[in-house]
Amino acid sequence: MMDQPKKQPTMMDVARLAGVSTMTVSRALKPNTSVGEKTRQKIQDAAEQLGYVLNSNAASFASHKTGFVAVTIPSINNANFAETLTGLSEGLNNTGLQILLGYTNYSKQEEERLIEQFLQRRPEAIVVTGGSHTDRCRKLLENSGVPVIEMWDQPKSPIDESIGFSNADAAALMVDHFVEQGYERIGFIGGDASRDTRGLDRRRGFVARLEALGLESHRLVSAGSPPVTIREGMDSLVKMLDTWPDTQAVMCVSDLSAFGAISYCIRNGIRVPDDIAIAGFGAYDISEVSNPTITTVDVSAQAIGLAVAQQVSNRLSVQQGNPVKIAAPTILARESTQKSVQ
Amino acid sequence: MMDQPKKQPTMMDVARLAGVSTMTVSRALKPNTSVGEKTRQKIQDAAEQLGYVLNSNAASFASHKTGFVAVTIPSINNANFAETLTGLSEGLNNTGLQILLGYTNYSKQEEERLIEQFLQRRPEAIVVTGGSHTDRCRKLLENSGVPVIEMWDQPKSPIDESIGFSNADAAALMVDHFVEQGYERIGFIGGDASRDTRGLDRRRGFVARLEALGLESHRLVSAGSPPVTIREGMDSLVKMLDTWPDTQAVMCVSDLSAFGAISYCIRNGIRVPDDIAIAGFGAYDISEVSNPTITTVDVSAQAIGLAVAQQVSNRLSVQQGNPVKIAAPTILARESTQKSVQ
DNA sequence: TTGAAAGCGTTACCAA
DNA sequence: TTGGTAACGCTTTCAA
Repeated sequence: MMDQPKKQPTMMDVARLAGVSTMTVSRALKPNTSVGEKTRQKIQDAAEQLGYVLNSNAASFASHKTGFVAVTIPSINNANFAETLTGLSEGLNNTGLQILLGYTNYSKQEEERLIEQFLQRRPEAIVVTGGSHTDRCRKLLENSGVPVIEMWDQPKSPIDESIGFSNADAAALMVDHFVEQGYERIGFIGGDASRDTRGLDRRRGFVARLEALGLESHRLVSAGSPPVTIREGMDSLVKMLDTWPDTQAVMCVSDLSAFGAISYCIRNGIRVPDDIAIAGFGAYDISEVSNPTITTVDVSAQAIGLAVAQQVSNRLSVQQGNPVKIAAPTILARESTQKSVQ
Repeated sequence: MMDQPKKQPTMMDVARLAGVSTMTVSRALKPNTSVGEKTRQKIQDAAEQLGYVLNSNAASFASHKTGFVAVTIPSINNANFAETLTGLSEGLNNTGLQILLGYTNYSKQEEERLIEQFLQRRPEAIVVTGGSHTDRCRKLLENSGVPVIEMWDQPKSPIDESIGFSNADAAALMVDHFVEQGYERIGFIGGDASRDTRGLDRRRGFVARLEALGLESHRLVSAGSPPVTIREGMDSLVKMLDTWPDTQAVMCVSDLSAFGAISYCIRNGIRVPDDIAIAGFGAYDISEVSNPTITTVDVSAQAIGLAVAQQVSNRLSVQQGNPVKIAAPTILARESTQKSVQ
């Protein structure tokens, strides 16, 4: 399988066999081009016979159109980002655009490295996660000469365009939900590590909202660097209860850590939400099926991907499209925070 | 940001500014090339000054080396495949190889379409999931002229090379585990849909092992097309208990459906494993943290990705490497099937 | 509707 | 260590 004896056929071979010029072959292999019906058939037969496969590398080179969309996300192994990628991928289907995927492992340095690498491939658009980059990376993106979309965030001064939501505002929603449910001594787990920019934003928004409402805002527990795991959720809850045993409600930086926190409670006879209410973020599958089900913030991860795809298509005029909108984050109120419905 | 006034500089611009030929520039920008120290510095300065970015598209074209590795997986939104992809991606880091990712949505037709598309990009290696393809797809892969690796399976006649495990054998392990625990009336959920080739293999191996041991092997419940969800796990268990109420143990085609089945039990007062034992497949995170924890089959998803990356590197001589091995699947015996440890 | 010629930006190859 | 020249396989552009 490894080596093939003779080289692969080129357009010239097809042209020769079909008795036409390479230009005609080039046209015949693309839709919406003016080529005689007979000629086209002749060419397709010749191509088939030779087992010809278009070299889109050469095509890109000649046309200055690579059909690449560079995309960086923090991690593939995270349901939220996987959903966004799924949406992006589906949305780009049938546009002829190909994603160049890189994952940053939540590191801005790594993002910079990836962008630098991707730029060499001459992508026609660049999609990055978040609005926080190294200076050099920002400069590279600004000078790229192609559309740049920052997703999963709403930066104050976007590089070019952003499709996402304010993590701070989204977390503030949960404060309101807690208050509505009658909780007052409220804590937050995670969002401490400098690498976790979105987590940081969430905690910041959470604290700001607590302060705005005149509530205590010091019940903050570190959960370490992203990705924050289920185990870290457990450990953090222990710390929370050790330090502030009278805490009534806790928001975790993600559903995974919330699930961990709840698991700890269940296994140790602490009732959720009767003894303590626990909420998450991200509307992961697990929030819907854990016992109790977990109150969370739905950020429509897949819709973000679809919207980005749509907007990329618009910008590249690959296809027409309506102005792109995504739904604002919403609270999914479930068992883990609502005594009444329990 | 969208349009840049002047064209991007080329190697010729750099060469001119540095007072050398393009060939020297080409060499100076790559490691391990014989270029004078002063010359190299001069060139790097010139490149920096012009903001030159290598056009690796043109480079690919000229050198016939694209640096692409085409990869198809059924779904990104599946922890197992995401892990494999993570391993693959990490393993390919620093090789200069770039993954072209496509997901088939568990469809062989879609796989064929993707492969056809990828072939145009002239990848240097192709990685596909599973050993079952359309005839045309198989032919395309055979004629690709590059290394082809089928992962997550052990096909009888691989196209080129395979890195994975036998899904049938892996499932058979669970029969043995059940029997060791004293269960005799054993069922299987999922693996029914023709699209789910790996699920099918698992069920087949499961049934074969039951028969080999002289046990009943008719307790099979459909769970629908992949991806099999938590909800489908719940529904399938209901069917299982309706049809064969005396079932003692059930293996689900994946941990997700196992979790669903267990959730149904917990919420309906059926004790796991005291009333019924339930096992999954895949060693998803959830199997470790659900309550009870779920007995599952660990297939080292990430290790598969790493091994594939290693083997791709070997085949392309990007770097030296030891012969590639992955661990055989193993049973992770946990609470959901073991009365004794409960 | 078709064709001819001129690139596209880099690397391979050989020579100096 | 460096440079000159010829590809690489398409598409663009203009002309027929």
